[in-house]
Amino acid sequence: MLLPERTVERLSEYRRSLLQWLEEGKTHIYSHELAALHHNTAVQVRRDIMFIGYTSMQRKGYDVKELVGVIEETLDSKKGLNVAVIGVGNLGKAITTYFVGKRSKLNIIATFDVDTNKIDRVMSGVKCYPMNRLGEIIRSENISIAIMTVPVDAAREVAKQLVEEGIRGILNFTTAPLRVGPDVYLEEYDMVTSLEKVAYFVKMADR
Amino acid sequence: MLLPERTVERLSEYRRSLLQWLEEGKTHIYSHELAALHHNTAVQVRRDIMFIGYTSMQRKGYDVKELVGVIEETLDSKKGLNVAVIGVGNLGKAITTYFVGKRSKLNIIATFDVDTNKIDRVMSGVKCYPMNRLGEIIRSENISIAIMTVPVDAAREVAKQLVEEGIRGILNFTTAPLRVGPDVYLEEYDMVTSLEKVAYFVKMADR
DNA sequence: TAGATTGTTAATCGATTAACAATC
DNA sequence: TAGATTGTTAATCGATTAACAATC
Repeated sequence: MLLPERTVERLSEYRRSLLQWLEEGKTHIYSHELAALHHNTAVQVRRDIMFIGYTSMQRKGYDVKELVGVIEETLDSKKGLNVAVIGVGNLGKAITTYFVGKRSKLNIIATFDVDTNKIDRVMSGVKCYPMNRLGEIIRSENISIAIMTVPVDAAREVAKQLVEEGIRGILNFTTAPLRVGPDVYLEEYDMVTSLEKVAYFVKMADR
Repeated sequence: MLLPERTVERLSEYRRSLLQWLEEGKTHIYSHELAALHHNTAVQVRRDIMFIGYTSMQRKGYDVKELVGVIEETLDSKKGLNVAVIGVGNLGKAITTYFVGKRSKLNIIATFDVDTNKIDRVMSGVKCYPMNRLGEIIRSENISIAIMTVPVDAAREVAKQLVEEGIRGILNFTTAPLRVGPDVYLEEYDMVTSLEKVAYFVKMADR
């Protein structure tokens, strides 16, 4: 009943390409066309689409609007989900300004920081709250997802608080590996590791 | 001869934990201890270490200093690699300031932008160059890796230029899927997809 | 019809985990 | 020695790709 992780990722990517495709005035798309827009094969695309149970009526490719609709039903929550950014440093700012304005079912509606200079400031229309109001605001604003962009030393403690306050999903940009309970979904992204990985394969390509 | 991708990633993460471990004055570490610091099992750790051909002398766990040494030999290039950040928006700034100062074999030594206001500015000790000097600087500064933080519409064109100018690896933070030749290593990270993935699994956990 | 395309099962590939002999 | 730990092969799991019948 749960889609494979990689399929979820690709569906999110397909959606963007499909919306683009629509804007260009095209109504249908073949699996090999969608595949060509990504690092992907036509079979992979068809299999992903099979997973969400959409079938094209004709052999004229997929109806883009319908397909986008099914992807939305699959990925999005009816009412959308509210998101908070914890830690308003450079990265936190970048992410907040990046997401705000994107029409989406995911709304960044609060940021948090310990720095008293930042508190109560409004950035891209999003207000910054002090960390000690975390639980209160999570509940009053019905926030279910947190993006963590705090300094690495604070990461564990912040994650602990988030879990205690009932957050449901965490996207962790710090390099601290976190441990959360089974009812919190955790996704980690480690910039340093990504770059070191690129460096390794560049180095190895030299022989 | 080439390590599995996931092993490379974990080695990068292990290294950080191990350096931390050293700072705490501990000289040895058991596979299950290292595993506990990550989302990991002792078997996985031992297998990863097997790949890089390190074996502990005693059954007193791994000698941390030696292990770090072997990981460094494996991941790092002797002389280090030079890195450029393309696009000095919020995210580009965040990444640049984040990496500069970290003692590492990966040196960010230039940024590039089209905005004439940014050109020649020095940020965290790194100078910003205009895009039309890309090839020149890549060659003169011997830059082999590029981090792309440009607006999505510019992504394809910038990637094309980078490849033409001989860049060897690209870390792409834009949401545009890129296509590069077989001799350029490409790693993509898509923030939007990551967040949508978290949202999907949070939503699905609700039933 | 012939050719292009889809939907789906079976085979393959890559990575993780289980099992276990060897070592201290 | 008994118990803890390692190194490594074999089994399993998850995801991708190949194969192909069905459809227009």
